[in-house]
Amino acid sequence: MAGDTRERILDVAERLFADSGFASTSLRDITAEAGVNLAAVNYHFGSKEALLGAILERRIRPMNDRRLALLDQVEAEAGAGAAAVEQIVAAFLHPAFRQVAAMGSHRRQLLKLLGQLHTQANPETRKLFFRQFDEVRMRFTASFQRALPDIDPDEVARRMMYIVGAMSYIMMWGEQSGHLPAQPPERLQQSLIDFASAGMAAPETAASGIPVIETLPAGAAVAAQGGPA
Amino acid sequence: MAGDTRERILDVAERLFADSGFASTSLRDITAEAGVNLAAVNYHFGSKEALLGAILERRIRPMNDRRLALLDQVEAEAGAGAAAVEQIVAAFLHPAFRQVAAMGSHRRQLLKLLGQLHTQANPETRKLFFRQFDEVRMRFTASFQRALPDIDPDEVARRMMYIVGAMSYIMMWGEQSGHLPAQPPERLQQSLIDFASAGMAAPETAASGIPVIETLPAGAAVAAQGGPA
DNA sequence: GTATGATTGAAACATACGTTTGACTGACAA
DNA sequence: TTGTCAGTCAAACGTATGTTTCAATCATAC
Repeated sequence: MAGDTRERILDVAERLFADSGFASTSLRDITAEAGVNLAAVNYHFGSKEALLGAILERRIRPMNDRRLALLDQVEAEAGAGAAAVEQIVAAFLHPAFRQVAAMGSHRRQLLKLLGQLHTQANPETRKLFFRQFDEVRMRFTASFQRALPDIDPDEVARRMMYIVGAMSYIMMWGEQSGHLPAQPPERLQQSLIDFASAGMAAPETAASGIPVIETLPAGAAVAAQGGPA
Repeated sequence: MAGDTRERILDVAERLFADSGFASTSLRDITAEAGVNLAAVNYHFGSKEALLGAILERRIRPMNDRRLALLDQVEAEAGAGAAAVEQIVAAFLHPAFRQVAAMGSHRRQLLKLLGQLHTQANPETRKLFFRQFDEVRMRFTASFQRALPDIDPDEVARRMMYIVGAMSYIMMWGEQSGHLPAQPPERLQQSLIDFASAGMAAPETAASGIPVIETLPAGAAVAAQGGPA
């Protein structure tokens, strides 16, 4: 089993990191479950942190490359005009759903790992992958901007983040929440495309357009709180 | 300094847990920065895990209580009819923005902590707080359902999750992303209300309504990937 | 068959961790 | 003054961690 050890470590570590967190998963957990020697991790990857980097690299780069390729395709089909918002959204979301679907029973792991990047990985590992995502973000933001020339560029960038957040959340916790029936990926994807497209194309409200409830009457607020503020 | 030690631990631990993760933050980090003795944590809270529980309790319960109170108010104002989608969304989002704003420079901490709940806290701590959020989720889902009787109930529940995801993501990473200008909280809140309301009220697309790009031509896909799939 | 380089194995290393202990302090009541 | 008790403190406990070491093993080329 030549390259076998390396891949077994990657597979097991991906699952354990996602389920229990990077810091909470020990190399002994990983190597025991993978049936390899403890020293194999440092031999093949150099360090625990580098192992995390290898896991992310293996999953994220193909997904982001696919996103860019799909966006190219959508824009090419649109020709001189702007692509439809739904198509741009779909180009962004589809590779993620495809990735998740391809991981079978390990579905949520990739995005759970991504979520942990922010708090667990050290700055170098973090920057490596955010720089990779930056290209995706910029290309898609520009494409949305062409489709929605009336919306403020910063607002478009913000809405892009909302979409990322909605996608991450549903992929991470949608299944195990218990109060939502399991959906075939295609259905969930269409649902998110509907939501994200409508949100992205929503008319901008001026700063004080819709009245936002600012505070409750003091009495009601205190009574409702039931604890120290 | 009687109750002072306890609160200093809570404040410092909240920040360090949020910044570095629960597992990666040691009690020695916390007590050193708080200027208290190492044993004080176990004396006042019992364990590290219980300290996390105390931190979450202090922040989340008031926020959720406020959400429910605001929803009561919105529904009361709507009388017999359904409340406006924007108002329900605002009732959900405002307490979170208020909480974040109230935390001053520590803004993102609360939600970073919440994100970690899923992977870091042990099952008991986790369940404790998800049960607390369940009441909020159910009440808001029901209210949205009344305002949008044509949308499938499961779809409403899903869209509720999208909103939670978008909110969490922008609050966690919106500021430090670097490519978005800092916004006053009111502006950001209005932006998210616009997005979330439009998404929640979006017309449902039948399973195969909008053509979703399924796969690239094989050659293009492989070429674009640049690595092992 | 034997030398070579890559890989695996068991054990040990130093360190960091959460928790516990037991002495000590200071305020307050009897 | 003495007793009490919540709170603080320095030190230690046992354990788990990531990493390193070095001998053993394996496949392969000569």
